[in-house]
Amino acid sequence: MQTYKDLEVVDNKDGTICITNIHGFSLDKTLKSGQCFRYEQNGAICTIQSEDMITKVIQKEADKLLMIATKEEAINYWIPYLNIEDNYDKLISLIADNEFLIEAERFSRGIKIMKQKPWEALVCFIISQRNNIPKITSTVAKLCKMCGNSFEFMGKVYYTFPTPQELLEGLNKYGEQLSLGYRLPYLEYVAKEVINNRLNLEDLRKEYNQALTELESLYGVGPKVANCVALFGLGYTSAFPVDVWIQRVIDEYFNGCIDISKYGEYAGIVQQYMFFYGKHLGK
DNA sequence: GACCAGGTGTCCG
DNA sequence: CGGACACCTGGT
Repeated sequence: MQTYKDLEVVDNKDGTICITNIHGFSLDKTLKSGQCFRYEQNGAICTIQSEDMITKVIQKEADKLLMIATKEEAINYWIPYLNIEDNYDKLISLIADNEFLIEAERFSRGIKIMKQKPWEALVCFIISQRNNIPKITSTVAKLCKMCGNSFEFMGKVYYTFPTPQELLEGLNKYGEQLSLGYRLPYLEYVAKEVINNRLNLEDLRKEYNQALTELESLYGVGPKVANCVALFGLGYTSAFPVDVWIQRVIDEYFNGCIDISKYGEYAGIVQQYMFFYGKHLGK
C-alpha cells in the first residue's frame, strides 16, 4: 500500500491545525461509509471521538482540513486515525475489468479505511450485528454515557469509550438498560477475556489469518465481525467483511460469487466501495 | 402486529 | 460442513 508523504501540518496557534496537500480524501464520505460510529455532523463541522480523544474537523477544500487539536495530536493521532495519507491509486488497475467496481470506485473515491483502535472496533461491531447504523450509533453513545467517563469539550459534555474494566462494570450495573439485547453476554465475554489477559488485541497485528481465527473463536464473534475488526481495527486491508449489503451486491452483480484473491491488500477497500455504492443503489 | 436491520450460536442431517 | 431457526430492540 502506497502513502502520500507530502502532507503539510501547520499550527495556527489558535487551537486549530491546518492540514494541506491532502490527496483523494473525503472526510464526509469516509465518515458516512459506515465504518465508524462515534461522530456527528453539524453542517460541515464533524465532531469525531475515539477512545478518550475528541476533535472537530472541517474539510475546507478537497486538499485542506481544519482541525481542533494540538499539532502533536493531529500528527500522532487524528491523521493516522482518519488514514488521510493512504493512496489507493493502484486499486484502479485491479478493478479495470469490472464495470460495477469501476462505477463503485468512481462513486466512492475519497473514502479511506480508518485505523480505529481494535478494542473499540470489536465492541462496536459486536453491537452492529442485526442493527442498522442509526441504532448502532445510538447504542454506542449510550454505552459510552453509561460506562465511560464524562468530560467537557467546547462547552459540551462528552463521554469516553469504556475500557474493558469499565465496560464490564457498566454491563453488570446497568444490564438491560443498555438495550444491547442478546449482544450483552457477548460484550461481557470479550471484556472478561481482555481483563483476564486471555485476549490481547495488540498481539493480533502480526498475521491476518491468525488474527481472524482468534477473533472468530470469541463468543459472539463470527466471520463478519471478525473481518470488520481486522479491517477497521487491526489494519488488515485484505480483510473482506461480507454483510447483507455486500452479499446483495455479490448476488446481483457478480453472479453470486466473487474471487477476492486478485485484490490482495486492496480487498478491504474494494469491499468498502461495494458497500458504499451498493447501499446508494439500494436506496 | 409483522417485518426488518451491516450476524451468530445451536441444533440437526 | 451447510442449512434452518431463534434471538433483543427500536423503527416503520
